[in-house]
Amino acid sequence: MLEFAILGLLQESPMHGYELRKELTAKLGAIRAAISYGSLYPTLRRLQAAGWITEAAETPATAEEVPALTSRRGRVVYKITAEGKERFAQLIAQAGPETYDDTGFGVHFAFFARTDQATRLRILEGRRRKIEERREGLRDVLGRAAERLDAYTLELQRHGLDACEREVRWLEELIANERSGRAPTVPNNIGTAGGRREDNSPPPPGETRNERP
Amino acid sequence: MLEFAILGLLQESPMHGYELRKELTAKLGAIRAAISYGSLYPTLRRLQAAGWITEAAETPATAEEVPALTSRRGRVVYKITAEGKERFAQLIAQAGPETYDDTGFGVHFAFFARTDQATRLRILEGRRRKIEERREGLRDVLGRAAERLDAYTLELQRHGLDACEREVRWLEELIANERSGRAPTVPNNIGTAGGRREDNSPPPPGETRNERP
DNA sequence: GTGCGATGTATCGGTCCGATACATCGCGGC
DNA sequence: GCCGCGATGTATCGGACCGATACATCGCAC
Repeated sequence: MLEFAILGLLQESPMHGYELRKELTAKLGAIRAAISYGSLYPTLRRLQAAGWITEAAETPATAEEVPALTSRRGRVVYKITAEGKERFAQLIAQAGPETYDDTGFGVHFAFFARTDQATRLRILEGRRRKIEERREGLRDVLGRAAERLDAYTLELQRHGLDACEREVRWLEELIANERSGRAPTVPNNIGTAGGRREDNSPPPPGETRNERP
Repeated sequence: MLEFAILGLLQESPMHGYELRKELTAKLGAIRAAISYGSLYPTLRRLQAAGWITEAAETPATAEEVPALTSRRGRVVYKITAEGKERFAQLIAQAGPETYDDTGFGVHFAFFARTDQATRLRILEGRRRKIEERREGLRDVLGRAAERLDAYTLELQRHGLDACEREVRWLEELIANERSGRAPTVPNNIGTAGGRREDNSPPPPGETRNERP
């Protein structure tokens, strides 16, 4: 997962570790908290050993004379190699079942802009399948095992079920959009930089949690 | 986390590994997929070494003569010890920041029936705080960095933001209910099927064995 | 009588996290 | 002038948990 994300990000521009983490955090903020250095640095080393990334000389700007009295400290900048790009493409093409869990799906989705449409569709449908299964599992528990569980546990399941139903609907929309060849929804004016904020996403109709079909 | 969940479950009744996994999966289905045996068995061993659980003799029913021509195979049943119960109570009392991430919160919430009200409130508020921070982060990205990100990444953030807002609202409700001394909402009739325990009334404060420092 | 799915215990390699350590830079306050 | 302090930056270590895999038994259907 981390490997995939790093290869994806480095295709946009070379970066050093700290920067990479920040970009990663920004890009995947909706999925996971923040990449730990404890996984980032070892992974970078691994990717370098595999020849998928290389160290790029720290650009000394153009006219920076100061020749390094103090050796110009750390700052290791990495850039992706041709093999690295191949590897990334290969990881996308493989995109199988392991891609459908929460983290795996999120990370792949974040790089959909670099993914061909057929694969996008395949991933979206695989994810939907998986969430539908989770949803059925939760319905079963809520239906059959309800009397065995305490009120808090039930409430947790109910909330989870709600999230599943919502995600399925979201995926349906995305799938429909893919099929019709349009870009991802974004029905609002994101990116126009002006002053949206807050008023997008009117509370969807109903708002009552728990309308079971 | 696993340690906590196991100690919690074994307080309901002794179980063997396989059973434990099934119960765990049912109880935490909304949070995580399924506990792997690769973590379950080692953890059981660890808990046993610490003296928090012990092997209980496989109950040979009452009149089961068949004395074991075939040695009556595996099936190791574990039960919690007094020290284990203490440990569980201690883990609840500690409930700090690490309790507020997705998994940690979910697992603790699943055992709220064994948690005193003050701690429940503390955990719910800590979680809300954390989600609010994540929400602000997402709003920032959607507001400030929007033009740097592609439409798919933005859509992902939007969906994540939506989920955050929804969870905050959910937590608000739960907090309000806690403060008013009522049980978790469940305002609906999910799965009632046979109508269990009408209106699952207010938990008299003494519902759980459980004291905090 | 044989295959097969559920039950059941167990290990191994690998990924990732959280805590920790340490060093430099720019800046504002005293 | 210099002192602290927060942001920048690299790095390691132990531990938690996963996914694949192995293997053995039971009951049942074909």
